[in-house]
Amino acid sequence: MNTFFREKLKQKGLKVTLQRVAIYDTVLHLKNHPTAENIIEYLKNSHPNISVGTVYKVLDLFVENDLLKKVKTENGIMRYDAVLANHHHLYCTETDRIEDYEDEELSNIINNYFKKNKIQKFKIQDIKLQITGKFNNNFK
Amino acid sequence: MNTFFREKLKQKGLKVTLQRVAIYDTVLHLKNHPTAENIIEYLKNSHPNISVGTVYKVLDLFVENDLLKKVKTENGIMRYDAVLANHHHLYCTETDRIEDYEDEELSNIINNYFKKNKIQKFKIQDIKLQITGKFNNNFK
DNA sequence: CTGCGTGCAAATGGTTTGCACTACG
DNA sequence: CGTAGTGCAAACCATTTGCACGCAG
Repeated sequence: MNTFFREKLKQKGLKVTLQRVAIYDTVLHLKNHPTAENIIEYLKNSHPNISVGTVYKVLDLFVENDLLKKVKTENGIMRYDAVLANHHHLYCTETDRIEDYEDEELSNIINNYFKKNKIQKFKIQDIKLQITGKFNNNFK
Repeated sequence: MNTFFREKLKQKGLKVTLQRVAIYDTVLHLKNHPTAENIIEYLKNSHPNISVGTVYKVLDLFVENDLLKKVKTENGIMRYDAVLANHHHLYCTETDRIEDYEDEELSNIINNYFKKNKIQKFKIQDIKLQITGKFNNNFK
C-alpha cells in the first residue's frame, strides 16, 4: 500500500516514517486543498503527538520532492494539493473554495499556442490557469 | 495630475489624502509588483511619517476599489500591481521575479474557448495565466 | 465642524527555528 | 548504531487591530 509514496521517498534517500505516512494520507483523505492547519486538526485524533513543526517541515519536504504541490491563495495561507497531474483551479470569490479543473483540450490549446509563440528569453516550466468566479449553487 | 486616481476615490466617497496619493505614486513608480515592505521602505525617504499600518490599510482599500490588484506569490507575501488591464504573469523560479505578460491573442483564444465550453455551475469573473519558468539571462 | 483617516504600538497567527531526543535503516 | 527525523516551545515577521488624535471636505 502506498508503494508510489514509499518508493518516491526511498528513491531520494528519505526515510519512511510514521509521521510522513500519516501526513501524506491525510492530504489524500482531506482532498480539496487543505491548509496546514486543516491537516494538523485532522491528525489530532489519530496521531495526537505529531507536532505542528513536523507537519510544516514534512509538507515542505513533500513539495520539494514533488509529492505535493503548494496552492497560492488570496489571503496568503498556503494550501496543499495531492493531485499532481496537470490541472487548473477554480477560485470561488464568495466561499474561498478552490476546486480542481481538468481540461485536456484547453491545456493542449495553450501548449500548442506556446509551441508556436515562444516567450522571449523565458523557458516555460509550467502553465496554470487561475479561474476566479462564483459557483452558482451554494451547497456542495 | 493623477485625475484618474482622484476621481476614482471621490466617486466612492473616499477622501484624497496625502498618504493615499504618496502610496499610489509609489506603487506606480516601483513597478514590478512591490511588496508592502518595498513600499514602506521607499516611502521612508519622502514621507518618513507614514506608518506601516496605514500602508496596509490603504493598499487593502485600493484593492477593494479596483485601483490595484493583489498578486499571490509562492511564499505567501503579497505583492501589488498597478496595471489593471488584463494580463498574465511570468514567475521566475530562480529569482522570484514576477513579470507581466500581455498577450491579447492568447487571451482571446482562452475567452473564446470558454464561450463555447461553459464550466458547469460556475460563473467566470476572471481568468489569469500563471506561467512558471526561468528567464534565460540573469541580468535585466 | 465632524467624522473619515492616520499614527502608534501592541496583538495576532501562520510559519520557522534550534536543540535535545527518538527511531528508521 | 549513527544520523535523519521529530517534538517542543520559543522566535519570527507579515499583517491586523484599537484607539486617541488630526485633517479633508
